Amino acid sequence: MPEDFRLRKLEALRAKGIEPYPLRFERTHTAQAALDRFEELSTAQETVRLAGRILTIRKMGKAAFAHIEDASGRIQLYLRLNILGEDTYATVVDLYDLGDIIGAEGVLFRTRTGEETLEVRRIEMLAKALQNPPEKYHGLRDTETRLRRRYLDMAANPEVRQAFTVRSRVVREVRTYFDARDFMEVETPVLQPLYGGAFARPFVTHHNALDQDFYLRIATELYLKRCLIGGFERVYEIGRTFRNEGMDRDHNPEFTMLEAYQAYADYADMMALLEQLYYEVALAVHGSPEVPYGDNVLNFTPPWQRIRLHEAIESATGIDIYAHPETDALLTQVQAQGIGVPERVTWATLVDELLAECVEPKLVQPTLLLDYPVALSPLAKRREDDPRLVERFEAFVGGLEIANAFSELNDPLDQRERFEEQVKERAAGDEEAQPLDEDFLLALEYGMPPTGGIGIGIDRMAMLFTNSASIRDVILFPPVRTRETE
RNA sequence: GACCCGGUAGCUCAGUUGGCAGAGCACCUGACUUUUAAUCAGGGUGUCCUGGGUUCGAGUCCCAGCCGGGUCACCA
Repeated sequence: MPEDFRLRKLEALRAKGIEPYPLRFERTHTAQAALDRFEELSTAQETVRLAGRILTIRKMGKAAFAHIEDASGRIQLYLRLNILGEDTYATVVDLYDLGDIIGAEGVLFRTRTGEETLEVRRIEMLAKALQNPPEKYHGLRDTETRLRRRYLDMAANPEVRQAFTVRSRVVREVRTYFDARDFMEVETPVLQPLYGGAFARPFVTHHNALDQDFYLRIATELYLKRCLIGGFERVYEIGRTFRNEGMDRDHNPEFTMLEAYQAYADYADMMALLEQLYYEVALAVHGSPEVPYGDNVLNFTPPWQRIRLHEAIESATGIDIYAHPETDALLTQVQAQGIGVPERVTWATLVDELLAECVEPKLVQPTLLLDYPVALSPLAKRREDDPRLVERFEAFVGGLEIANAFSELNDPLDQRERFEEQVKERAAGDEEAQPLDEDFLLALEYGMPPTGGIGIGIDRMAMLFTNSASIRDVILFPPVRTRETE
């Protein structure tokens, strides 16, 4: 419900013949531009037109001060009865409120206390606010309101706007980086007849005209690979991806992922690509490869630490996973260490458990974990020296998984076998196993060049460069449960 | 999904042993022509998250639920 006193003032404005929501107002400067050019503008007594939201107002009888804010910053206004005239001055003092959007014209001067200020000659209402803004000193703290009315969170908390500004610059730098390396940005379907490219449960929707269910993509992988089969050699996509899973500090059901594929490259090339990307983005948005994150300072200077997966597990737990190739033997080892056992026990899930429980939390500085078991990686190519392993790495920093890359499997017959393994896993109760994609296998049979591919989490990248503890801090409008009152 | 914490005025928050619902900001009235969270004098604001229960009496205690956050689990 609108505030009564604001509705009364709205009507009072109209009664005076003032339109509270006029069509336009032309400003000459932003607040920051006016401050930057203060000396020249004030000396020349040049007329300056500014606009913004009223943040504070201090009324002192026949004069008043206010601060307004626009996207560039804040500036003070000085309002005097004998300059504005009785009627206009009374309108401002009586009918303008905190939160209203106004336009003001005047000249710049410096107050007795030294603050650059606009002495207002003309002023007009541009948009009357009917709701009170958050408290001017404490801002908006309530986490629920901050999420449900994120616009208020942005309006009241400048650091929130700052985080999204940084995120935007991160994304721009990422594009610049890939464009400079002759990668072509493409757009592949969000609605897919079959999902794949990751382990996750999908969202399902329905297309009425085709009378067919579609999945919201959980990855862009299989379509980007089709682009390579079609003859493009370097493609990337920055796109929203959807996974029907829980939400926590580093997971949101819809998130932004970059996937890039490069023909005639392998996972070692992807390592260099990732390291250099982070290094250049850090320099561009932060001015340094050293980036504070939580209690740590992360250093993105290449090369990053590289550890083979089984060595990382062995050094963390003493367990040599390849000395225990049987599930039961490995399970015994895991239980002997007092480590939690996953719901579905297979050799692969045990390895993943060791990784998640004992290795990943310790990875603060950027680290690449190399050479995963084939069972965990149905789309990656086997190593020549050990067919139990694939050429795959995942990158970790600050406790976050930030990238996943491999030498892409391009053997159509091996790929079919891997899919068939997945089908067995699914039948055994793994809801996240990937479905067999005949259309993709057909495409592979036409020949895909040897390829390196990588997926990079953009939201987590934004978290790192904004020193955000939660992914929600870098997603503008995270989902919240709908309430009737909202 | 489990556990913990929280939900009181538009906002930020108090509320004692169960005894009239509170403060600051915002708002209203008045004073004030260089203020800075302006100041000074005066004024009231409400589905105490919802629904039950105990009680002479519930913001407070009990039960159930809703919403949010955190931790854990899940996310091979």
